[in-house]
Amino acid sequence: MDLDIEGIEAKWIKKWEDLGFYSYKKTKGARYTTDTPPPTVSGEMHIGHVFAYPLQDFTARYKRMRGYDVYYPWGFDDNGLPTERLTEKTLGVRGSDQPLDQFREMVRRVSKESEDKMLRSFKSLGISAAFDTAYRTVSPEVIALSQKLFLDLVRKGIAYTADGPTIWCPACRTAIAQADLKDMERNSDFVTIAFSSIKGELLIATTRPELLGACVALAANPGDERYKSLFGTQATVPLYGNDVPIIGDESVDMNKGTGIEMVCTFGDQNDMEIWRRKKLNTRVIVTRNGKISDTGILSGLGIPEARKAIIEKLLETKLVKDRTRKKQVVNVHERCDTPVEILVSRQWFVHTMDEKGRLRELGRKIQWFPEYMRTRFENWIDGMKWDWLVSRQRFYGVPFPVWYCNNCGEMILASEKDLPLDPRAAMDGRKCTKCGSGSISPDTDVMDTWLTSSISPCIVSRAIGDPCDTLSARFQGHDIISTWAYTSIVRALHNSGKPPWNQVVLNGIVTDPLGQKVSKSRGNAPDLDAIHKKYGADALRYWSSSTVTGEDAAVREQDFVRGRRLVIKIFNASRLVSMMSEGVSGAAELQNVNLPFNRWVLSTLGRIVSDVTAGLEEYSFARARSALDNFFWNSFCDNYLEIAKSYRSLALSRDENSEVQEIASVASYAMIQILKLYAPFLPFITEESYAMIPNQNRKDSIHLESWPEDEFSSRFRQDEFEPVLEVIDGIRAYRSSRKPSPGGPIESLTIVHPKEMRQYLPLFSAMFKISKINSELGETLSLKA
RNA sequence: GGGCUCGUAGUCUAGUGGUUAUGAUACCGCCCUUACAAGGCGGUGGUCACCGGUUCGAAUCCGGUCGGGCCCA
Repeated sequence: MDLDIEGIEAKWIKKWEDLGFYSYKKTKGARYTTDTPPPTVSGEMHIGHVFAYPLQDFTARYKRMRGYDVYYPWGFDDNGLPTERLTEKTLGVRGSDQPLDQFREMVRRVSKESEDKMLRSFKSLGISAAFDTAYRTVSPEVIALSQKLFLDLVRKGIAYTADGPTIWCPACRTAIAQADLKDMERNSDFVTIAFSSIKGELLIATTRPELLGACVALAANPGDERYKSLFGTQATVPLYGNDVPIIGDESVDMNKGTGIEMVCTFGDQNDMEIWRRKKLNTRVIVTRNGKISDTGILSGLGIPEARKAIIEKLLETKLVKDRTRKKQVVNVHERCDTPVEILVSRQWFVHTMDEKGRLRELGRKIQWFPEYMRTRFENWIDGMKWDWLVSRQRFYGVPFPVWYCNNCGEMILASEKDLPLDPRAAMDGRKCTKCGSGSISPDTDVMDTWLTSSISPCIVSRAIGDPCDTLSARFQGHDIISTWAYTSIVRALHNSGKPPWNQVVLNGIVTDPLGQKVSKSRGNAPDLDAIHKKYGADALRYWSSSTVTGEDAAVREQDFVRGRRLVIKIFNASRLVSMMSEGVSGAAELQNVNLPFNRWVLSTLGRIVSDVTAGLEEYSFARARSALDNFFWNSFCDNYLEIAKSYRSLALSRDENSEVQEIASVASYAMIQILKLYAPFLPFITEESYAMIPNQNRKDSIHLESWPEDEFSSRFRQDEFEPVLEVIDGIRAYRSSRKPSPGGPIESLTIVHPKEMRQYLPLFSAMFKISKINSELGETLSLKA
């Protein structure tokens, strides 16, 4: 029979909606609360979502069955740069060319459409979040909360503005944070340029000749004998003709290039640090949109063009002494791959550099799964070089609710009752709180999206009227430890001093079979709709549950194949069990269980219940599920059901009604327990099968059932039946080895075994169609014709 | 260069000191046995990356080498 997986999924998604599964009902039970990564509104669900979100759903479904009052929230991140980009792409417009109000309206429309589509996709995966309390990071409530908590930081002196060098993306035309950077390897021209000094030519090697006009010093290592005598003197910058000091600084590597380098404002982080230490002049020639603005030599050129142009000019004047290609790692903006610059601007920061110790401490109060991910968190803290830069020079995002007095310079904070607000739109009648001047200017920046994401524990608590307190767990990818986990911990530190959650569960990223990160731009992203259609949502979830916690997951078709096979197997086993239970009262009380194979299966099942439970408790989904797979497939289907089926025919033919009844009870009880254990992983097929098996205590949904307990592993011994299984395996092997025709009935067989097997001879005979069967006692198992 | 992590049949994977190393997939043989051929049974396939050490005993612990991945310089 063909299984209509699509039909089954549609039916139960509807039913779950009717039963109110997607809304949160606060009960008095023990709480299990999480925040949920609000998917970035990017258009569509992708394979990374299919991998990561089920992990949290397994836990939510499991904890509900354990009786916890689970709040599994939902949200969409439709705030900030990624949404702007989606809108620009979808509508073919540029945000900078549109009137602000109109552009915001476009973004709202595009993101709403995209969210509706994504929501359907997540439901189709069987995600059981409280969609009815879903928040959007651009909603007035979230913006108000974000602004309120930001103003708290300002009042506490934790958020501050400063004028100074910051990391800048020339393509996005905004300042960005250290966490927004990634490394990229590229080949660069390593050019050696001749400067002139009192001792003649000074050779400087650089990968950034276009910054010649920003040169404010030459620096060599203080211990470098070649240059020691020049310290304190001046050198002349070629082409530009200005003089810069020659200084000593420990950070300069004597072995790199010629051992003496030019310090620019700002070639890189190291330049900036020397600049700061030695209090050098500031000469910034890169503009905010990535063009050069110097004394005229390169003015108006973009950075790559400027680099070419200056090399040509230097070649013309014979000032290039050497030129080689060199592999170089540069910092780029992770969203657009543009190499970043360091520019001077006024920005908002949150203090983090002076909180490293307390952040590390807070991280230690959280249980990390897997444990070693905590080390990544600590490495990030140790490597932190900047306070957290939280302002962005973009259009769409949460505004800073502050104004500045043009007269006295005072910063004016919005009052809480007016939130949310855009300071540009709330100017009317506003006066400086210090000098009373009516001449004030709004802050025009928007917040870094992480500034809002970092308070997600508070956002979700607010949705159900809770105070912002420590949640049970956070589920997220290990690739955003240095952003989401880190910034959330920073906020929790400043809010309450308590950890945002007790546990953090990390998942890996999705790769193709070759280990390459899956992404649209690489073209290796699989067609989700096609996979879903072919294998079904349960099979997708099965794949998700197959990976070790924290490890990356490769997309391999064979994992979906296995998932789908399991789904079909579960359905068929349930069908058989329901047929065996027909006409009898089904899962009754299991007070008296006499048949040895029934006692064995119950006892083994009991042990598996403990294994699966232990696995789920430590978020080892793969471990939990594969213990269950082994039991279900090998013990339950291949042995128990085969035995029960054959024995049942014998019992029926002998009119042994109590035995038939016992088999029906045990088989349906065990099958239901198995379905419950699978329910968090495979919500659709377990629901479908559950509805099929006779059960006097059936609930509206298997997902409303309580989690199985081990009731039998100590009541019955599982080893009392194992010798019989050994014989069954033996007969199968024997039959298989018979020549020329392994199949078909066996004429006669004598079983030699240390244990008495006489009582099982009719069973063996029925299972394997053996005409004449005998048994003898002997040292080890052997079979003879 | 530093930190973390991984290296087990063609591929993926279990296994943190104790018989003959787990399972999946692929492959081969047989079987359409009244739940399931999207199934069942049987089989081939591994110097557990390499070298050394600790131990009665090492895939497992320690040190080193080589190779991948991630993060940070």
